[in-house]
Amino acid sequence: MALADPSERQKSERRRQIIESAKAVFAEAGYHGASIHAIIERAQIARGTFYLYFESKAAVFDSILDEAMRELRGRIKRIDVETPNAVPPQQQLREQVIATLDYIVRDRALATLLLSAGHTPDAEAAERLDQFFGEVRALLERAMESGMEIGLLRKVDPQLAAAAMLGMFRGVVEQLTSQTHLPPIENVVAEVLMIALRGVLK
Amino acid sequence: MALADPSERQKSERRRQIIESAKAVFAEAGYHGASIHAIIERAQIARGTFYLYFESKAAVFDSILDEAMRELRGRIKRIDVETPNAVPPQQQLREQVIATLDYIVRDRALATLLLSAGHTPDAEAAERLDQFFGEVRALLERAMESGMEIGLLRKVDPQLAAAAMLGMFRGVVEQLTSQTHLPPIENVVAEVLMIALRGVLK
Amino acid sequence: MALADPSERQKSERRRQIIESAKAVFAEAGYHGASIHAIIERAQIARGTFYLYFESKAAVFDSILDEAMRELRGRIKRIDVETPNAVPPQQQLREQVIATLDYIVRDRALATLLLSAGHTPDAEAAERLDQFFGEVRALLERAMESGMEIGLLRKVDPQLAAAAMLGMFRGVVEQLTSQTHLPPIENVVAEVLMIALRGVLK
Amino acid sequence: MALADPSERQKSERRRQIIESAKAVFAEAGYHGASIHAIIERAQIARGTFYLYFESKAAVFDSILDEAMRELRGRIKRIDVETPNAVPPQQQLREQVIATLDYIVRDRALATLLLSAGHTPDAEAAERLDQFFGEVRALLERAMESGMEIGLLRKVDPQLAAAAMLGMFRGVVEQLTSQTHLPPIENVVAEVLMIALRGVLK
DNA sequence: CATGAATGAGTCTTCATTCAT
DNA sequence: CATGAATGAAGACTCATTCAT
Repeated sequence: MALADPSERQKSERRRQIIESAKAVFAEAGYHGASIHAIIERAQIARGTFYLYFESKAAVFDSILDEAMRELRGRIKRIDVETPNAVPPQQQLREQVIATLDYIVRDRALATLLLSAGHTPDAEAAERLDQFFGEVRALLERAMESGMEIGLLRKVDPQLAAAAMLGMFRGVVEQLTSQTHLPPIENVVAEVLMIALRGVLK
Repeated sequence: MALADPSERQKSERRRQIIESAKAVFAEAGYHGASIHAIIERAQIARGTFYLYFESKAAVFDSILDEAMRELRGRIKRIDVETPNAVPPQQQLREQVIATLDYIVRDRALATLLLSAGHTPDAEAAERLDQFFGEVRALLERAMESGMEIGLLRKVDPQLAAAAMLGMFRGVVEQLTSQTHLPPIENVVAEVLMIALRGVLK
Repeated sequence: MALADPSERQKSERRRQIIESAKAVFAEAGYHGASIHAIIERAQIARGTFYLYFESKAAVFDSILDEAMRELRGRIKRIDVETPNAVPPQQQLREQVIATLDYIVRDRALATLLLSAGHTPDAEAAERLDQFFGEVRALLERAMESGMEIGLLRKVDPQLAAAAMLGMFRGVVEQLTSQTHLPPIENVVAEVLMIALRGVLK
Repeated sequence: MALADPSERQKSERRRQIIESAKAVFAEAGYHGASIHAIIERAQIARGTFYLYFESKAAVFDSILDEAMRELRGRIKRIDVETPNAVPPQQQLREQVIATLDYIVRDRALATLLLSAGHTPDAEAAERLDQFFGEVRALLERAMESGMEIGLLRKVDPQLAAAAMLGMFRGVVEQLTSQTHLPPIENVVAEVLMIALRGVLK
């Protein structure tokens, strides 16, 4: 395996080191405000070295987003409502939401990045992020539709509902990110799902 | 009256013209991506003219935000649940939400701006916007609390619920903004309020 | 006479008013630092009006210098050492120096201007000023030469001595300009001439 | 030693190269008239390179002045009139003046700069230069006073005399700077000191 | 004559990227 | 592989000057 080769491992470590520094700087200062200077200073490397590992500033940014999206995709799946004897849909949902939020909220810099990345002048990155959120929304939409089909959900405009759900979670992540002390994710998720599923009315 | 004076009216029109161009450019490219060049090109004016009406790039941005916030503040109020014979709370809520969303969604550029502006490195502007959204969130929070007190709402974490509600509306606005053809706002609001109040579960 | 015509007189008064404002602004801020804005604000006129009376910023500056140079030229003459029974040379010299310094020092703004004008990016003005000081130096030089011829002065390099004398007076003007309270010019001149003629040694 | 390191030496050379170019441009055009463009063009470097060595236009200007003032301060000292068997005061004076004028006149650009710099609107620089000339004037003043005390000089207003002396030297430097062919400094100094000490009268 | 809105050339400065060592 | 000096395109802002009213 490539990574067994020590030089390869080193190379990979340098990359990580740069990515982590960049993530922190992007989170602190935003895409534009983040200067290569700040990133290499934090990573303790020379200017040229940075360009040895990444083509450009946009490229690191992309790498960060791509990695996050890869991780998130792995945590979000279609909910199986057909297989009998499967885990009940609500629990599947709960587990997925917990896993997802946990990943995001654990890495505050990443959370900040994801929330702000849509508004970068790095057109490509913005587009890929849009695409990602589009995917999630589509997934939610299909979930709504099948939920309605099997009579679990009431009749709603699936597109609108999906957008509302996604927005809700983003709002919650934003709220959590701004807090110094995080409550247990499980509780948060329970509460949010309750609101999503049953609303706030008594 | 000042605006009756033709030169005053003209001056005011120029200002509008610049604001509209700037709004569009900011929406397209974000605060940093927006260049004075792009703004004046769109407004069909000379570089110097821009600075005749606004002190700086930040100043136009501020003007746009301030105007929007002024308009929105005028549409969002505490919901009166005490005065007997008053408009029923749910209708008050519905009317406010319609007025608010209508204002935002009608001006696509403004919507984009409001959705993204939280992440500008123009510290002052970001702060003012944060403050605005903070106000809205606080209003929602107090609405939750009084709703719980009078037994209208079930027991929720008001902070979290307020964040979720705000996020929901932002998500919906984003969704609406991305569509070419807008459905009637009344219908959208009815649906979204239904989801917020009763959830998606049957 | 032209100036008897009332409109001509008015025109001339406006010109004066602008010149005086400009003089003050130039003295305060230097040629570059002086903005048309500052000048017209002080003169209480509109932007366009300024250009009705002067072609450009450089033009007012030139006018100010030219006027000063005209005045100064009228006060500086060759010293007559030939006509018998004339006013003794030393007294002629003393009277001229008093008249000259008096004119300069009385108008502090003008003094500041004259001292700094050599270093303006207004090439023409700088050149004319150079020319003026050149004239004065030449006059002093010839005075030295004839003084040496008639055995009044000891043998010196006339060019160098003229430069030294001129510098001395500039230094003195600078010193006087920086003081809040001016001593009587007559005393200053007596002292300076003493130094110039007899040196500082006992 | 740091400068033994080749890259350090190169860096230092670049700095010199920029300083020299800047000095020439400042001398030609004055502080304001000097554009970064002109400086880098003369130094044959790119825009960014300039800012690699100096923070700003003001910073180069300061560096030039500071260096000159450091050099000049090293050449100007109090004249010792007390120690018996010391170098006679007049010779001390002569040596200092020679060293000083020699340094200034040798570098025509610097001379122009020093003569004009008092009138820059770069407030800080102007102030520092004023301070420097103030120091020199104060030194001359004290020299006058002690000269009077020990009965070497006749009674003069020390402030005025110091201003006159300083002006004289400035005038002489100006004169020398404008000449294509410089006479030996020693002769010039002998002549000027003669004028300063004994005046021009026979 | 007077006005002041409009102009646009020109300034300083920043910063992502390259490349010789 | 690593370095950091050098690059220059691009950006925000100023201000003398013009010209239609």
